[in-house]
Amino acid sequence: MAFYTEAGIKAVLRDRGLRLTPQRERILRIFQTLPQGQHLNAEELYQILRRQEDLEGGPAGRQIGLATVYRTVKLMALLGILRELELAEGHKHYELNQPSPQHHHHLVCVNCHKTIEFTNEAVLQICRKQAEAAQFDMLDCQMTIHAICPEAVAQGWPSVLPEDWKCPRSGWSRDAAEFS
Amino acid sequence: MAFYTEAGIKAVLRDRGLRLTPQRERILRIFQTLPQGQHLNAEELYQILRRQEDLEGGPAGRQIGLATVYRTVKLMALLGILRELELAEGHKHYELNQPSPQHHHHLVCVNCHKTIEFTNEAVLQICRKQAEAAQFDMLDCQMTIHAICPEAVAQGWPSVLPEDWKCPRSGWSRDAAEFS
DNA sequence: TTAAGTGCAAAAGTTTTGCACCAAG
DNA sequence: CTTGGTGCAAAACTTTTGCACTTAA
Repeated sequence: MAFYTEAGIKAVLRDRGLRLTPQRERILRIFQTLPQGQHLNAEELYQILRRQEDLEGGPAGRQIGLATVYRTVKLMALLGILRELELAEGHKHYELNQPSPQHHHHLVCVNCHKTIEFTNEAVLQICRKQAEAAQFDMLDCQMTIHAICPEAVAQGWPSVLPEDWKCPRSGWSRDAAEFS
Repeated sequence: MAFYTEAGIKAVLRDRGLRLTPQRERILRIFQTLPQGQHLNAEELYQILRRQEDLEGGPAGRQIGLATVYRTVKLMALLGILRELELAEGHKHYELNQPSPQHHHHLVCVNCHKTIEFTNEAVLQICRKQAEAAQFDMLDCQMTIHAICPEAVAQGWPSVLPEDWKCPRSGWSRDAAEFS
């Protein structure tokens, strides 16, 4: 798997003839200081960057565009620096692609989107072996379990889930947006 | 995991007070006869349905709307009848959620999207255990490996991938659309 | 009979792109 | 200098929704 140190990232970019711009550095730093287990979508990331700008120097030229945010996370994911997560909310989430002790997987409720993380060494081994067998260069491997949380089951899912019933855990994962 | 037989599907729908309409039956049948290893997105599924209509009876009322296609696959995925796959093409793909010998995972090139399937019993066991530990009711579990195919590596990825270079495997997964 | 489902078209989102300007290496 | 990157706004897509009409059970 492609895990990068601070210096490693610069090297990869340089080798490809890509540049380490202030925008890319700022975005990387945000992911590096993001609490374990949190992930951001492009819009959330954009908002965090804007808030930083407001604090730092007022509306003085240090702005970043939403398009740049999209371009950057996509690039980083392609290089294996970020992981692109699909947790079924209609948009992609990103997080740093970390090595073994931090590397994790997701169990997600398809109803309220509550997400539980878990680690498993065996999974990483299996992935490595599969990629190797196909002679692919592995960037990331994710195990995603789609499930129904106990709260919804208690409500009688799948037969009797009141259409207006709101899982008490709803909005759980969106709290990640509170980060700044 | 929620695996359904033909009769099981009807039962689940009935228990929820949902109906088995001709549209839903047609869509289910398409997935049931889809060659192993193929998956469809909403638009592809819609086109297949349209083609069937053209063959069968001309433009005589047996049309299906794109919105219905979206509504149906989403419902089926929520019930665990279909699996929702995110293979990084900007839209979701669907396939039948099958039990053990057919249940599989994906190794996908983030560059050309070539997808290789593989099975692994251990993975299913690990998923089951995780879901159980959290008291979640598992619908599906997928392992997805993001990687770079040998063809791209041979071209010098990541340092020197000509921007206009087209992986010979490009379009590979889109061939699934040829199904009818 | 009646609540769920459908088709159509409009709307809502998310993500991408064209282009002129800027700046990292 | 040269070429990659950026911001902005427009465009492109995928997916969802409102609504009147059907229809499965």
